[in-house]
Amino acid sequence: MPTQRHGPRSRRERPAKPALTRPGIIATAVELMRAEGLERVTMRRLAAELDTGPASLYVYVRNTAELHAAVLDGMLGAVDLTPVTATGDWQDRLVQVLVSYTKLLFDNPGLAQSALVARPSGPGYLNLLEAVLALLNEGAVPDGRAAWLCDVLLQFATATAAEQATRDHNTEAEQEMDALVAAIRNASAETHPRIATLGDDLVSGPGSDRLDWGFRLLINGAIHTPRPIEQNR
Amino acid sequence: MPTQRHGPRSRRERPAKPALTRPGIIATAVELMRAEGLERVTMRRLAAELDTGPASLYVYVRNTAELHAAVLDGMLGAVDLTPVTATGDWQDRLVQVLVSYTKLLFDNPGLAQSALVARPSGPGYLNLLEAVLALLNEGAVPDGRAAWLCDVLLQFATATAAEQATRDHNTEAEQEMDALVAAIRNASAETHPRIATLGDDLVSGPGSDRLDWGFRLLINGAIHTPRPIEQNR
DNA sequence: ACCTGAACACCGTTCAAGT
DNA sequence: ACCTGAACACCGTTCAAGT
Repeated sequence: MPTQRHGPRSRRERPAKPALTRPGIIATAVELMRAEGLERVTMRRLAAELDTGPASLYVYVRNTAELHAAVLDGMLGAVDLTPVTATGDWQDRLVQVLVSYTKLLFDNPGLAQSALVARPSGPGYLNLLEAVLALLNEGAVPDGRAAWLCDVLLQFATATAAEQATRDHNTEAEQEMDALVAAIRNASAETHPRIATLGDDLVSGPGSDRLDWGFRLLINGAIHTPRPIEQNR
Repeated sequence: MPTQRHGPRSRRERPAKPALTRPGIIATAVELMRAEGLERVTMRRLAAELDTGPASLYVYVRNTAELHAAVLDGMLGAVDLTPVTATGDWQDRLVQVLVSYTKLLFDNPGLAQSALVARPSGPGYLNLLEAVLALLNEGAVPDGRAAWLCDVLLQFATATAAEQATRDHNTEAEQEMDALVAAIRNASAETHPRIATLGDDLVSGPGSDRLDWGFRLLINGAIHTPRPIEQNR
């Protein structure tokens, strides 16, 4: 067996180029997103990080949307699920879990948006789903409603984060928000009496109050709203 | 008054190149979106349609997100607001308006997604907002809650459309849905007992039933959930 | 003030060809 | 089966220069 020749290192930064694997690719993508934000997690940028060409990634990843969904699932491990087994009011604990999920999305602008398009289906998402369902079960929410409600709860959290996320790190979106505020203030009392009456209240309030109220509204709503054909199973 | 000279047409397709104006640009963008979908409403594509270069558009439009918001606002005129002044249960009529809005977004994949990022603030949006607020007022929902609720209602409609829209015209998203369904079916009863129990119910049901239930849940929820510090005004 | 050409700095995805 | 180079067909946005 001939000894393998050890040439001088051609790459100083990445001395050993690891073989491509799906978990490895996604781990690198998560790193990249933490370092530079989701908007930099592109096929080309990621391929460069892995010392290869973009075409190579298509063996392991269907497309960019699927890649982003996998990245999100990888981050969902950071959601605090301890309230599930803690003591106290089940609604309060459910809100805690949901707030933790929402905060994660808040801190990672862009992730929330991609979550609305391509839902993750990995272990991170399943654990979060199970946690929400466990708390709804503890609260004796009928199974049929619980199944649909958990979807609405996570969707509300995701959509809220998607809206806020883009408004935070993005000057343009801020200006659009200002445009909406201005439009509401300028609304004529004759053509838009309700908007004129409510005024700033329409766009006011600290985000966390609105978020908390929203979660409690959803839970209360489900308790008071039977499904079209209620299956109690 | 000198007669205007009629030179030979230099451009057969677009005999008169109209001056650029913001309303004109947005009208062309709406046309383009109806013809080819929002994903084709790019600065470059739109500029080509207007016989100019992309740079010219930046005098009238801040960026692509703002353009898309303006397109959406232009389409909101098609939402059926007649239930506002009709007779019958106010909740049913509110749901009718919201379903009309949702359907509009359903038919125009991509528009919903952009609505979550850059909210419109034009006449179309204000009219829709006023309609929802008028019905909530008719239902005697306290002002403070109505102000926040209308946001949640429209957000729910928008997010639902954004999810479904991408799933419809997009084969990739379908496969991701399948991945989620498969993941839920394969969930172990030991690690994920609630998911295993509820099973297909988590992803089941005709979309319109879930949508209707969601709207009614939100309305009921608001009726039963005071704001953190309720201002009754 | 408005409009433009040209450039800068990127994208996703496919495919034939190699190993 | 996996990996690659190269290509195809696009993007958004800026800026100096013109009118």
